[in-house]
Amino acid sequence: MKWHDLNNDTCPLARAMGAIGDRWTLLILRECFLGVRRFDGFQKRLGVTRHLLAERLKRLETMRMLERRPYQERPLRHEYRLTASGKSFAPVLLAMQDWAQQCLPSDDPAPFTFITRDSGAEVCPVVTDRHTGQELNHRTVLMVPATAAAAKVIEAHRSAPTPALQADSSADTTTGTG
Amino acid sequence: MKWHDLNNDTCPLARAMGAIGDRWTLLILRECFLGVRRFDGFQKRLGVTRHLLAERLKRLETMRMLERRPYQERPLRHEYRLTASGKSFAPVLLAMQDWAQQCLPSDDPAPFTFITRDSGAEVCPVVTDRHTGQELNHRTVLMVPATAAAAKVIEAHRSAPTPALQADSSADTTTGTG
DNA sequence: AAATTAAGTTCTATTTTGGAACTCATTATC
DNA sequence: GATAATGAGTTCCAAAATAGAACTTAATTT
Repeated sequence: MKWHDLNNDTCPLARAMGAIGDRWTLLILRECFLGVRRFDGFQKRLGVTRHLLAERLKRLETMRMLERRPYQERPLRHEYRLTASGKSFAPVLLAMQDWAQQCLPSDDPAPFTFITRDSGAEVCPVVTDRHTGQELNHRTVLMVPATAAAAKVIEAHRSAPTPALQADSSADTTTGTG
Repeated sequence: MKWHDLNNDTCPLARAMGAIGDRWTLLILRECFLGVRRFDGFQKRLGVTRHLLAERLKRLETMRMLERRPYQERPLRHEYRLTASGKSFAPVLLAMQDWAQQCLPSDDPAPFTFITRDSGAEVCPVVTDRHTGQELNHRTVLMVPATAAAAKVIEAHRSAPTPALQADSSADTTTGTG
């Protein structure tokens, strides 16, 4: 399998890794959230080679996470700004920072934090269910093949045992729309 | 900068990319959450080369996200299981899957979903603040250098304007006003 | 005895990345 | 008016990582 192929994978997580599955892309996004917009700003702060930076910025633009827009003419210069897609990556950064601080600890304090825009208080991120408010983690949530999920829903509707769940979970791609 | 150096970066997000900033590691974790435990299980489902898979599993073990434990003797065979650290990565997967489904859409439906263990209902993940319940996203949250965050806290305590915030933000990181 | 299963390891070829120097248009400095 | 300096890249080569396939080892099944 090749790098590029991930972008067309049916699994959203695989596509996410097609987008940010390298050493630099997520760090470029981090800098965007910190307010950096220009090529040399990214380059100096990250220490990434200009070569790769140019390539990664181009990719982020292709993926519509960043947009390149002129900030001056004569000579023409562009800056990079987060698009709506780019901005909506913020919750992933929050979850990831929280996880890394707990599970990949460091002697040094984090150089950045997230604060609320209204109160300025440091946030304490937790993933919850939008509808029930329940905290979502490994204890409360199960990851299942889509077919099994559909079967679960059917089961819940009928409130009677269906053989669908135990049926055949041996094959690797049983994509059936329930 | 080298691959390995990220693991000791002071930034948690950089360390996170040291952990999962490649094409395969996160997909291996995905398979773990789906119940896969054995070398050949990962290999067949992901299509990753055995060489890389062995290397990545070793790394995940070193990072204490997976643990290798014997499941039979004669011949001795091991399986890989999520540790507490590995399990606590679940919220990141939830946030990432949600983001990718919205921002990297596909013609095909996702092959996996997350359901609650109690009701079996599909979850709708949203990152919130543990204390206030407020939804955390680009509109409600600001990413700031740790010093600026400290200044904000001091400011909030005194409820009087301090020069600390405007002090040395002359670089290209113009931490926005309000 | 030969094939199969399971979990790797070893080898070479290809792709990606790192590091440095170079370009090009304009503006600032001597 | 020549000489930096700035900003955003591009080009080139060396080093590292990844892909693909074959090989190993120990036991089990046919």
